[in-house]
Amino acid sequence: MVQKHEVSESVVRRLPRYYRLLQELERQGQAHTSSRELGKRLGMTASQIRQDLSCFGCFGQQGYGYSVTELRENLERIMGLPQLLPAILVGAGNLGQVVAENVRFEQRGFRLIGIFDIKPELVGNQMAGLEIQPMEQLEAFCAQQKPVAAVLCLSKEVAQDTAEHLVSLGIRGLWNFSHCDIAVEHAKVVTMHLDDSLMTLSYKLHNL
Amino acid sequence: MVQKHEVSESVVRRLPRYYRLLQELERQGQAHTSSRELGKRLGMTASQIRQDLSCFGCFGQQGYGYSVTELRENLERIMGLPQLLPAILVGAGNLGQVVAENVRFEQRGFRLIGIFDIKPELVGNQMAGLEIQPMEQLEAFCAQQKPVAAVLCLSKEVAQDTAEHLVSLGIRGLWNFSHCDIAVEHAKVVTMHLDDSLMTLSYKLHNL
DNA sequence: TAGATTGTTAATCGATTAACAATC
DNA sequence: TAGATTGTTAATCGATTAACAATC
Repeated sequence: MVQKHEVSESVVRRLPRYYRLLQELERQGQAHTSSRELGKRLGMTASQIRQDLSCFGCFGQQGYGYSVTELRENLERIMGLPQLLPAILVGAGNLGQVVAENVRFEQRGFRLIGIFDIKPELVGNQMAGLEIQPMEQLEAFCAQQKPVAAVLCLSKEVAQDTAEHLVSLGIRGLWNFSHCDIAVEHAKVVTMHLDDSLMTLSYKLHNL
Repeated sequence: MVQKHEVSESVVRRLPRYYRLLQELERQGQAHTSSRELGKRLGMTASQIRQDLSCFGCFGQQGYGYSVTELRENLERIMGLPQLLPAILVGAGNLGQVVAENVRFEQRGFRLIGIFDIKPELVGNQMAGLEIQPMEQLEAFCAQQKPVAAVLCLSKEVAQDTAEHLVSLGIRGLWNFSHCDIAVEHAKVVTMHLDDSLMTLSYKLHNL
C-alpha cells in the first residue's frame, strides 16, 4: 500500500522515535515485537502505533507482531535514510562547528559535502573533514555539486535572506539553527528553536 | 482570570513564537496590534491567537486590539521569564560549550550557575564565565546552591542515570541535548532531538 | 456614532483511542 | 486448535476555526 493521503505532521514526527526504539531492540538482539510492547516502551497506545504504521503499509503479521529488523528497515526506507542527500552547512561559527562535527549526517539521510562562511579568517580551516569555503564560491559550488539541503547556522539578521538565496540556488530543504523563523517558498524548513524550547521549560517549571 | 484547566502542550509551544513576534514589533516601535495582524504575520488564524491568549487572561480591548508592550510583558510573565531560575549544565564537551556560551539563558528565564564534567582534563577550565567542576562536587553544590534546572549534554549511555541522579538532588527541570529520550518522575523534561529533527527533514524531502 | 476587534460560545475538523473481524 | 495480534473501521476526544454579542 502506498500513501493514500498526506501523512500528518504528528505522524511524521513520531517516525524517528519508532526508528530509534527499533534500533535499540535490534541491538539487544530481540527478533520480534508487537504494537503492544512498542506502545508500552514509548508511553503511547498500541492503537496509535498501528494506526501510524498503517499510513505506509502492512508490516506485521496477525497473531505474531512485527519482525524488529524488517520494521526497522521499513522505517529507514520510509524516512529516506538509505539515500544520502548532498547537504551543505552555512555559517561555520561555534554552533556550525558543533553541528558539523557531532551530528551523524550519514545515519540520518544526508552527506555533508561543503561548508561555507563569510568570515575570511575561517575560510580555509578544516571542519568535519571539509575545508571551509568563502560565500563567494557558494553559487559555483551549488551549480556543480547540486546540494539539496542546507544547514543554517547564522545570525537571525541574515538567515532569511541567505535562505532565499540558497533556495534560488536549488536548495530544497533547510535545517535551521538560526534563532528565528524562516519562510521560503519551494523548500521545506525544519527549525531547531533552542530559545523557544528553553522558554517552554521555564513555563513548565512555573506551572507544575 | 487564572488558568481554569491545564493549558495544552500545543498552546504552550506557541507562546514563545508570540513572544518573539511581539518583541520584534516592539523593537520596530509599533505601539499596538490585533489578533488579525499577529495571525497574518505568523501564518495562523486570528481566532487561534485569541483562543490561546484567553487561556491566561484578557489582554486586549474591544475595537482596539492589544498594546504591544503590555502583551509582550504579559507573555513574559506567563512564561516565568522575569524570575531567573538557577540552572546547571552537565557535560562540558563541544556541545555543552556551545550551549553554555551561545544560549541567552538570562533572557529565557534561567541563570547558569554551575558547569560540571566527569573528565579531569576539562575540570578547572573556564566556560561562559564559570569554572568547570568535577562531578564529585555536584552533590555538595546542589545542596548549597539549590539549582532547579539542568542542561544535559551527555552521551546517551549515561544520560538516563545522570538525569535520575540530578532529580534526586532536587533538579525539577531538564533541558536534554543527549541523543535519547529521558523518563524521570518528579521533573519536566524538554528534549532537543537533533537527530529526529534531521530525519524528519529527510522524510519531507523524499515526500515533496 | 460607526467601524473595529475583543473574549467566548458553538461548529467543524482532525487526531487518538477503542473495537473487532481477519488470520497467523 | 486456541491465543494473540494485526490492519481497519467506528467512536471519542481534543484542538482549531467560525460566529457573534459585547463594547471600545
